[in-house]
Amino acid sequence: MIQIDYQDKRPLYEQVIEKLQNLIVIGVLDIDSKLPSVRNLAIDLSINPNTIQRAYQELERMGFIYTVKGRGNFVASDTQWRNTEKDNKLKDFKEILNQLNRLSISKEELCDIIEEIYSKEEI
Amino acid sequence: MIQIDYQDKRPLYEQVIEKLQNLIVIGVLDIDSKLPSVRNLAIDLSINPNTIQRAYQELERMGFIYTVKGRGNFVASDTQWRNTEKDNKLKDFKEILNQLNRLSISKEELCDIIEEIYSKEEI
Amino acid sequence: MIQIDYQDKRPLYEQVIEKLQNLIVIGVLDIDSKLPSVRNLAIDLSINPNTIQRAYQELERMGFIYTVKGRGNFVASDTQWRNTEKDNKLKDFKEILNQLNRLSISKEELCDIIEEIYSKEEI
Amino acid sequence: MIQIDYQDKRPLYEQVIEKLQNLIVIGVLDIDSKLPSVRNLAIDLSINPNTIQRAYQELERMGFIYTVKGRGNFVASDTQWRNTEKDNKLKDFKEILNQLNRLSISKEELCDIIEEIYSKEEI
DNA sequence: GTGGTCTAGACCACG
DNA sequence: GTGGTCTAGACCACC
Repeated sequence: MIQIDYQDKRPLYEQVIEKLQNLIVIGVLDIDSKLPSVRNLAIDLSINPNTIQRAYQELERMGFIYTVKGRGNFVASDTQWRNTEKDNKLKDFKEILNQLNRLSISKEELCDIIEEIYSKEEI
Repeated sequence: MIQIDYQDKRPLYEQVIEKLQNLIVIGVLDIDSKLPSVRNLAIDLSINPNTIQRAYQELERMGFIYTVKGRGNFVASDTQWRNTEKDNKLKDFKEILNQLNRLSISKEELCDIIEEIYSKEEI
Repeated sequence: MIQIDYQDKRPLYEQVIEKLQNLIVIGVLDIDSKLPSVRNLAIDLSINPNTIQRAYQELERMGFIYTVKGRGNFVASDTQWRNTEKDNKLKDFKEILNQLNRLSISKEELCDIIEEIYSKEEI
Repeated sequence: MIQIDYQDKRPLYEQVIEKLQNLIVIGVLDIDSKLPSVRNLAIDLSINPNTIQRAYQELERMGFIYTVKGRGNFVASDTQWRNTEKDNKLKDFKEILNQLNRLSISKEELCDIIEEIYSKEEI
C-alpha cells in the first residue's frame, strides 16, 4: 500500500501521514473505505504499531480519517478536509509566487507552465 | 539584521541560512558586500558561533557567498546562484500546481492570483 | 428514531442513553409511552442488543424510564427526573460562567446571548 | 504544581493537558515562563515521561505552549489561544442555554446566577 | 480482533 | 540536559 523511505530524515509517522494523506486526496482511497488496521500496517511496513497509531491519530485530528473503536479506521468525507487543503495549498502558491516574482520571472512564463500542467493531467 | 524564531522547529543553522539567503536574493545585501563576522553575528543573535559558522559554510557551498580567509564572508555575484534558484523555484511551482490541479482548482483562479501578486509587487 | 454517530468517540451505549434522554427531556416521547423493544432498536441501529440493554438499564437507574418485565420499557413521569436534571444543568452553567469570567467576557455579552437563544426557541 | 487524580477515568495525558491549560488560562503561569522539563514533571508526578511528552505536544498543537528543542517548553502568548478559547466556551454556553431553555428555566433565574458569579469573582 | 493508553528503556539531534 | 522518536511489550475497553 505505502512504502517507508529510510533515507528520509523526517520521523516515520510523518512519512506515513503524508503518504496516506496523499492517497486520500488523490482519490485512491474511497470515502468510508477501511484503512488497514494499526497492527497489520505495522507488520506490513515492519515498524512499530505505536508509530502507525500516532499517524492515524494525527490524520484523524486533521480530518482525513475517522476512527471507530473496535472496528477500525475509515476515510472521512472530503467535506471535512477539502477546504482546509485548498486554503493551505493556495497559501503555498502565493508564497512561491512572491519568490518567483523577486527572481523576475515573467507572468507569461508561469501561465505557460500552468497550461502545460493542466493539459497534461486532463489526458 | 536577522532574527531567530525560537518557535520554529527547524535547526537554528537552517533558519540562519534561509534568512540570509532571502536577504541576498531580494537584493538587500549587495554583491561583494561584507557579511557580519561569524563571532559578531553569533553575539548579535546570542547563539553559538558554531551555528553561524555552519550556516556560512552551507551558504558558500550553495554559491550564495564566498569566504576570504582572514577577511570575512562576502555576497557572491548572482550569476552563481540565480539560475539554480530559478530552477528550484520553478520545480516547486510545478509540484504545487499538480496538487492544486488534483483539488480541482481552476486555471482562471490561479491566473487571477498571479495577476494580484504581480501587480501588488510592482508598486 | 435515533441515529448512531460512529465519529463520536464515546461508547455506543452512552450515545444511546444521551439521545433517548434528550428525546424524553424535550418531550418528544410522552410519559408512559412505550420505548422500542431492546431487540427492535438493536436491529434498527444495527448494533448489538447488549448495548441497548445496557442503555435502558442506565436510563432506568437515572429515573428516565421504567421497565416492566415481559411488557417493555416506558417513559417515566417527569417528577422523577426534572429536578435532578435542573440541578445538573445549573451546576454546569455555573462552571462555564466561571470560565467565561476568567476570559473577561462581559455580563452584557452573555445576557445578549441568553436573549437570543430564548427568543429563537419561543418561535 | 499539578496533581494526578487516579479516580479520573480519562487518560493521564488528558488530565495533564487540562490542568496545565487551566493554569495558563487563569494566569498562574506567566507568558514565556518555562514549564518543568518533561523528565522532571514525570518524576514529580511519578508517571512516564512519554505521557508528559504527549501532553506537552498536544498543548503546543493547541497553541498554549511552544517548545524549543534542547531548551524546554514555554508558555505561549495569549494571542495564540485567547480567541480559540473564547469561541469554544461561548459555543458550550449556547449549548447549555438551549438545554436550560427546554427545562423551562427562566431568563431571570439565569441572569441572577450571572450576577452572583461575576460579583463573587470581582472580590 | 480493533483501537487506546501506558511503561520502560533506548538512541538521536541540538545547544 | 533538553526534547523527539522509536521499539517492545503490556493491559484495557469495545464489539
